[in-house]
Amino acid sequence: MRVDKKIEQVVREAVQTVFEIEAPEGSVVVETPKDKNMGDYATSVAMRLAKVLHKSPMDIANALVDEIKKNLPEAKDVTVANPGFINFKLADIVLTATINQIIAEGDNYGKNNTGAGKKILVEWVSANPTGDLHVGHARNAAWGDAVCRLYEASGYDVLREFYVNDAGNQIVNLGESLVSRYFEYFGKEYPLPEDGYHADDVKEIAIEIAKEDGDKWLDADSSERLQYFMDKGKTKELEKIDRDLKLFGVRIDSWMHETVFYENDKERINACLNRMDELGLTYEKDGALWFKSTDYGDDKDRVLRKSDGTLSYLTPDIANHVYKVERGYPTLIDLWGADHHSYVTRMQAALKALGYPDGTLTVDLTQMVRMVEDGKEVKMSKRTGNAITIRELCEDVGVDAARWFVVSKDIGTHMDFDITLAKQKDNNNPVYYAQYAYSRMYSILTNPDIKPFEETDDYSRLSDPKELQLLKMMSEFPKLVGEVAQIRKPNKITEYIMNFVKLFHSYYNSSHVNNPDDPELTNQRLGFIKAASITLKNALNLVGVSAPEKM
RNA sequence: ACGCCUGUGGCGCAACUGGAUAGCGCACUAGAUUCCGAUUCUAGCGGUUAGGGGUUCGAGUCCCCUCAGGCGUACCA
Repeated sequence: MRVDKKIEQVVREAVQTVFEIEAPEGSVVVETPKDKNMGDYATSVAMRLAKVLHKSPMDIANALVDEIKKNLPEAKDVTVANPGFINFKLADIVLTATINQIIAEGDNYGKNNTGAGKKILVEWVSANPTGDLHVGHARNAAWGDAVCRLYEASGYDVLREFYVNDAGNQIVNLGESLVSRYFEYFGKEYPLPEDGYHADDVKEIAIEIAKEDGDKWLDADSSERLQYFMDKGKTKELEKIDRDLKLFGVRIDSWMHETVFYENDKERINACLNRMDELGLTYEKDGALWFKSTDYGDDKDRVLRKSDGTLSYLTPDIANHVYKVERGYPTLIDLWGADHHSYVTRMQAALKALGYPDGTLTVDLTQMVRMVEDGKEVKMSKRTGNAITIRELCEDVGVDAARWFVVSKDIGTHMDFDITLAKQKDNNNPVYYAQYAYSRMYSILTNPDIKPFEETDDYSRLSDPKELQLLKMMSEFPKLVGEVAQIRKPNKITEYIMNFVKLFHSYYNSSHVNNPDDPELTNQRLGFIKAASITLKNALNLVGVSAPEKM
């Protein structure tokens, strides 16, 4: 059993025994103090019970401490501190015991059951299939993927979904743009639409079509031609998105096409509209159908069906979200660009209006990324003159650095991506610093001059304060993963890694693992290094960064 | 004009989601070390958490007002 859980249980029982009350929900909080001198763990339960028990926190803490001590052999020391904290200092053996546990669990170390099998659907990236993914998408993609990894490691049943907006005007524009470029290829003129796509990748697709099909579309029926170019363009753009996400290490399980909701005579959409109509949520005005979203917190009502009879973007997306729940996912997470933030309220209003409980849909917004090189903002790719793509970013700074950088800063804040730093191959670059720690561990474990690690149950020789501190961090890793999953903040993982490797590098320089005169200590330290390397590798994996054996 | 997000030492970020003396890296100053893989360690400097008020045992964190920056306010998607 995890030590923090054990402490929580013992404290809860002590409250029961000493005060003969059930500790209220949320009152027994076990945390790790900021100041290491306070102890390894602490609980603020005495302060939280002060009101209920009509006693001072110090009195409560003092009354509990003996009972806790009696039932907690894992603690070397249990003390009370102002204004009523109960602090726990763990016995070294508790820490060293985690070594074999980590080695036994291997790649699974860090997994926990916080999610308890709860089904959760994460929709992210969801870029329009009209062009290449750029750096803004990279932030969204890496963050969402890391969130999914955290959920998966914490026992949630996750579906990773990409919503493909393939039914709107932008696809018509894509088709028209392709037709225009196709004509251009054969030396003929066809107007590029005003909102058309000018980027080179669209041109390349047009050339591909020209090479595959020849000039047969020049004289074809225009609506048939447009449909063909729309389909072809969409497919090829999606193939590129898929390819780039794979390059970036991002896995998508489910590609949900907007057009699906238009199938079978808009069966799903109409079902939604009927439900909304029956609930009295809609009205007709100026020839359009409106959703009374103002009744649910929106600042204006929203159009569902435009006066020309076509649907607004919102309508199939409501059906999309309803369909997610109907597929058995009661909890939905969306990760959108900050430019969509006004859309959050209306989507939540729609779900609320349809009777889904609050909290069904959580939307996180990803703020903007500015690319900075040599202290100056880089707006455009030097090679293409267009927005910098994920692919270029990966080629330029590498997948690991790209992912690390975008995940290490909270998604809700504006970020500057320091290209210069990301490219550096020295300790100023946090990715390099972290990966280098893993390489060092690997190099120790495979050093031919050191006798390979032999399994043991005895780690009593490990007493270096840095070793014990590292062990404590290692033992807390599964708890951290579970907590971070719930708040969806993978930047906490990169932070953990940084603190961990900083301590490791320091340890490496102060304490030699290899002591030829002391094979017992050497072997115990090898076990420790092995467990440390497993923890570090698993932590890096959670944010999609590799753990290289050699650099 | 309104709405949402952000504001923490010179710079980049934390603060366990309301807990203890607001931490860490870079930079800067002084000293030590140079040994498994590119050094690392110790100490110091630096803060009225944008400003003001409130809530309570306790606020960087929650509420209100002001200021600054970003984004948004379509019968576009």
